[in-house]
Amino acid sequence: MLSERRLQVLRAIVQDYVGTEEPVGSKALTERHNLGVSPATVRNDMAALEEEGYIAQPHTSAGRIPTDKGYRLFVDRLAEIKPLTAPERRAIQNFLEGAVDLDDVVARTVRLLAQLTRQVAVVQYPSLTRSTVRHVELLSLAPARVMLVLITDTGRVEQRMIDCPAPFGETSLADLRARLNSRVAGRRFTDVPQLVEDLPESFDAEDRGTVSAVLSTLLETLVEKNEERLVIGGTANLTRFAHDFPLTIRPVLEALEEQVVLLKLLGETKDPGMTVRIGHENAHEGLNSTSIVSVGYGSGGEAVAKLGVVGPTRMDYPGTMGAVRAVARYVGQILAES
Amino acid sequence: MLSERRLQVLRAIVQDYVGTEEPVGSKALTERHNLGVSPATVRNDMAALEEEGYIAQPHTSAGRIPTDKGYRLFVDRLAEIKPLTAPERRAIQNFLEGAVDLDDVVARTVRLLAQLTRQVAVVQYPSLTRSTVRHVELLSLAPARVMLVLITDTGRVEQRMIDCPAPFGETSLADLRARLNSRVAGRRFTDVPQLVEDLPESFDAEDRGTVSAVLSTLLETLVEKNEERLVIGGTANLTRFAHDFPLTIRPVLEALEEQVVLLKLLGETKDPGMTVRIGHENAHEGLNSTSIVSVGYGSGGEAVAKLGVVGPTRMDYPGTMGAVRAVARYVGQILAES
DNA sequence: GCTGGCACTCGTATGCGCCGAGTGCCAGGG
DNA sequence: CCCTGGCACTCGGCGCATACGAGTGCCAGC
Repeated sequence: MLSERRLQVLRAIVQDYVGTEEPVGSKALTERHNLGVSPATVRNDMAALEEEGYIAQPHTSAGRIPTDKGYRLFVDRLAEIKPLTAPERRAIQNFLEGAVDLDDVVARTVRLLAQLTRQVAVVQYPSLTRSTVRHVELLSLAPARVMLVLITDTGRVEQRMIDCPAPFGETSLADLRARLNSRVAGRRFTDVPQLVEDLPESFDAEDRGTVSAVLSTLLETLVEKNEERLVIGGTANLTRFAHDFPLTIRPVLEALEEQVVLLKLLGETKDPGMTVRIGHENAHEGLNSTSIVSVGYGSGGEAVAKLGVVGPTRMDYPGTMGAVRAVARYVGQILAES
Repeated sequence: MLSERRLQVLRAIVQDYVGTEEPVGSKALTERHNLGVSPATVRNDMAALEEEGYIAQPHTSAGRIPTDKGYRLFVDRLAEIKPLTAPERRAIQNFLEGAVDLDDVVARTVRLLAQLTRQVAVVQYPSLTRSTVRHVELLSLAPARVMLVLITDTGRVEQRMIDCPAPFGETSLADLRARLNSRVAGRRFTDVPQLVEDLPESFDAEDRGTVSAVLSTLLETLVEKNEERLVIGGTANLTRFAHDFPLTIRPVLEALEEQVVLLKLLGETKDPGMTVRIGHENAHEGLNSTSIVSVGYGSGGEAVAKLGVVGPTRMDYPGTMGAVRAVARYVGQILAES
C-alpha cells in the first residue's frame, strides 16, 4: 500500500508529464508542486513507485514517466473529471443545435469532440439493436424489384434492394407494408425476428417467396448494419506528438481505418458509463501507445451507441473525460428532441 | 523549345526521383538509362532544364529534382498511363462485385484505391444534381410530421423530417406522393424545381401550406446535399513520406478533414476525364506539396461524381493514373448493374 | 523518516574534419 | 556545332571526440 504522499507524487508526475511531455525529475517536482518535502525525499518515493511499476525511467539518469499502470491508478483514484466551463457548455449546445439531421448531428459531434480535446474523435452511429423501429417502407421499383427502407427512432435510415422470386403486385405490397408496420413499428430491433416469424404463412402461396425474401433482408439489415458505422475526425491532431514520429502515428492511422477494430474495442464494455482504456489495455497492437476514453450516449436514458476520443497515453485525462462526458450528454439531448 | 533528348533526360529524372526519392545526378542517370551520351552532356542538358524551370537543386552540389512545372510537362507529354495487369483487373472486379449497397460500393472503392496506389484515396458520393430521381417517398410519422425519403438512380437515399404547418391526412399524403412521383420519377434533379412549381395550386387551401413545406424541403435537399459526401481512406499511407515529417503531413490531414476544400478542388474541373493537379496548382495551401489525380465516374456514360487519390508530388503518375482510371471504370459498371 | 551533500551515469548538444557525390567550366575531337 | 573527358570546387552528411548538465542513488547526520 502506497502512502498518501506517494500517491500525490504520482499525481504530480502524471500532471507534469502530461503538461511538458518530458520526463520529470525530483527537483522540478518539488519546485512546481509544494509537496512540503525535499527532492531527496521525493527521490525515495519515486524509487518506491518505480519498484511497484507505476513509473519508469526511459534511461538511467533521466526523469520518470508514468507507466500504463501509473496512468491507470491516476485515472481510478487520483483524478477528478474536470467539468467544462460555462462558455464551453454553451458553445457545445449552440454548435449541436444547428444540426439538420442525424448525419449532421454525428458530423458536428465529431468535429466538436476533436476540437475540444484536440485529439482524434470517434463517434459511433446510433446502433440498430438498441433502437426501435419507427417505420418500414416498401417501394416497388420494378415488377420483381422492391426497395426496403428502414427508419429508426434515432432518425437513422437504412435501405436495401430486394430481387423478388416472383412478380409482386402493388396491393400485395401495400398489404405487406401495412401488416409489417403494425407488428414492428415502435418495437425494439431485437424483438423483430420473432414478431415477423409467422408472417409469410398468412400470404398466398405465390407471394410467400417474396415475403420471405423481404423479411430475411430485413433481418439481415438488422444484423449486418448493426453498430456498423463509425465516424472519425481530428486525425490531424495526431501530428501534435511529432516526437515519436512516424513509428507511433502509422499504426494508429491504420487501426483507425480498420473500423472493425475500433468497433470491437468500443463494444467490449457493455457498461454505458465512462470507460478509459490505457495503452496495452487495448487489445489491438497499433493502439498500444494510445488511450481511449469512451462513453455511451443515447436519446433517452438509455445508451444507443458510444463516442469517445483516441489519444496518446500521456493525455489530459480529467479534461478529456470532462469533454467526452459533456458532449455525450448534449448529443443525447439533441437526439431526444428530434 | 526543348530537344528530344532533353525531354528524355527530364523523363529519366522524374522516373528515378520517384523511385529513389533522392535527388538524381548526371552520372547515375547515364548508368540507369542508356541515353547514349556522357554525364557531361547530361549535365549541360540539366543546366538547360534548370534554366527553364523544370528541375531544381535542393542545394549546390546535390542532384536535381523535378519542379511542379517539370512534373506537369512529364504528365502532359512524357508519360503514358500505365494499364493495370490482368490479375489486378480481376482483383478489382472481384472485390467490387461483393458490394451489397451503395455505401458498400463506395467504402470498397476507397479501400481498393488506397491499396492499389498506396496513397490517400478520395471518393465522392454520386452527386445528386447529375442523377435522376428513382422515387420520392412520404411517410406520416405523426399527424403533423412527415418524413421525406428521396431515392436516386444510383441507389443513394436521403431523408428529411418535415414539420407541417397543419395536420395532413393520409389520403392527402397518398395523393401528394402519387402526383409527386408521376412528375419527377425518372427525371433529372436539375429539372425537378420547375416540374413541381405549380403543384401546391392543385391542392385544397388547408393542405397547401404542407405541400409547399414538403416541396421546399425537397428542393433544399437537392441543393444542400448536393455533392456533399466524400469518403477518404488510406491516410496511413501518408506516413510513407516520413522524411519531411511532420511539417508536410499535418496540413494535408487538415485539408483532408475539411471536406469542403476537397470538394471544391474536385469540382473545379467540369471535365469528367482524368485531371492531374500538381503541387501549387492546388489552390489550398495545405496541399501545395501534393498532387491530386481525379477522374469522373458514373453509372451510364455520364459522370455523376469523381474519385481520385491525393499523394506527394513525387508520385508514380503513370501507375496512379492507370489505377484511378481502371477503378473508375469498374465502379461505373457496378453502379450501372445495380 | 527527512535532508543536504556528493560522486556517478548517460543522453544530448557542439564542434571539427573527412569524404564523396555532384557540379560547372574548359579545351579538344568528331 | 555538339559531344566528351578532365579537373577544380562546393557543400551536405557522417563519424568522432568532447563538454555539459539534468537526474539519480547512496550515505551520514539531524
